[in-house]
Amino acid sequence: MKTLKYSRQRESIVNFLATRKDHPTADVIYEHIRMEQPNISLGTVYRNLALLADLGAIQKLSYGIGPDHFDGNAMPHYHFVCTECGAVSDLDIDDMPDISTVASRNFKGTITGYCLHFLGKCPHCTTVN
Amino acid sequence: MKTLKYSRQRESIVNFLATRKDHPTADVIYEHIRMEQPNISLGTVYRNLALLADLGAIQKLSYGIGPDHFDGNAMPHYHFVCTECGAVSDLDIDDMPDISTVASRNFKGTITGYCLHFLGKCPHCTTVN
DNA sequence: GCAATATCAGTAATGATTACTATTATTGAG
DNA sequence: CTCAATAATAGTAATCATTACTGATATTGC
Repeated sequence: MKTLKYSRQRESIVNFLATRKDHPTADVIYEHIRMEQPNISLGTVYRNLALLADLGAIQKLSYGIGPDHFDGNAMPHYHFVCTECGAVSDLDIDDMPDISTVASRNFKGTITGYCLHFLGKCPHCTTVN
Repeated sequence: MKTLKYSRQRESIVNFLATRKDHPTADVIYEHIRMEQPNISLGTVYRNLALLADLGAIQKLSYGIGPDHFDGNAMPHYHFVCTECGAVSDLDIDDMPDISTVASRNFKGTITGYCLHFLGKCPHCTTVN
C-alpha cells in the first residue's frame, strides 16, 4: 500500500490553485511556482496534478482544444470556455436539471456522471466586439 | 475564394463514417481506408477530418482521454463514453432540457452552445461485471 | 489540351504529456 | 537522533496525437 509523503512542491501546487479562479494550465502553474522554487520540474507539476486529480482533491478540465486546465475547487460545478480568448471561468447555475437521470431513461448501461462545459463569448469579449 | 475540389480520399472518409455508429478515431479511419487505398496518408485523413468538421459535415468529439473521435452524423445529439472499454456511442434523449438557457440566466457573456457527454459503463460492460 | 490550384503522399516538426533514472527528502521505528 | 525504507524529485528522453511543409499529382473550368 502506497502512503502519501509530504512534498513542498505538491503543497505549492495545491496552494497556488486555491488562490486562482481562472483554472490555469500545467504550464502556467509551473511558471508561477518556479518563481519560488526555481528548480521545480514540469514533470513534477504534471505528476502531482494527476495524483491530486486521482485523489479527488482537484479537477482536471479537458476541452479538446489546447492543453488541460486545472481547478482547485473539487466540488461539482460548471465552466464556461470563451471561444474568442480561451479563458475558462466558473459558471454559477442554481437550477440545473438532473440531466444524468434524463439521460438514463432510455439507456441500458449505467450512467455515473457527465462532462459539460459551455461555449461562447466571455463578458469581456462580448463588450469589446 | 477557395473552392472545394473533389477527392477520392475525402469521399472515402465521408462514406466510411456514414457506415459507422461507433465514432472511430482518425487512426481507425486511416487503417480502414488503407485497405482500399493503400497509399493514403494519415495526414490526409486528419486534414480532411478537420476540413469536414469545419464545414459542419461531420462532428469532432474530444474527450480529453485518448485521441479524438469523429461522428458522421452532423445533427446535434448526445454521446456516451464507457469508462471501462472506451467505447463511444450515441445516446437518445428525447426530452433534454434547454440547458443553454438555464446557464445564460446568471451569466453576463454570450452562450452559443455547450459540449456534453455522459460517462459510465456501456450495456456490455454493465452486464459482464 | 492547358493553365490554375486544390489536394496529395511522405516526412518532419510541434505540443502536451508521460516514462525513466539516478538522486534527494520524508517518515516511522528503534 | 540515526537509520533504513521508500515516496518524491530534477532532469531528460520518449511517446502520442496532431499539424506543417514540400514537391508531385489530380481536378476543374475554359
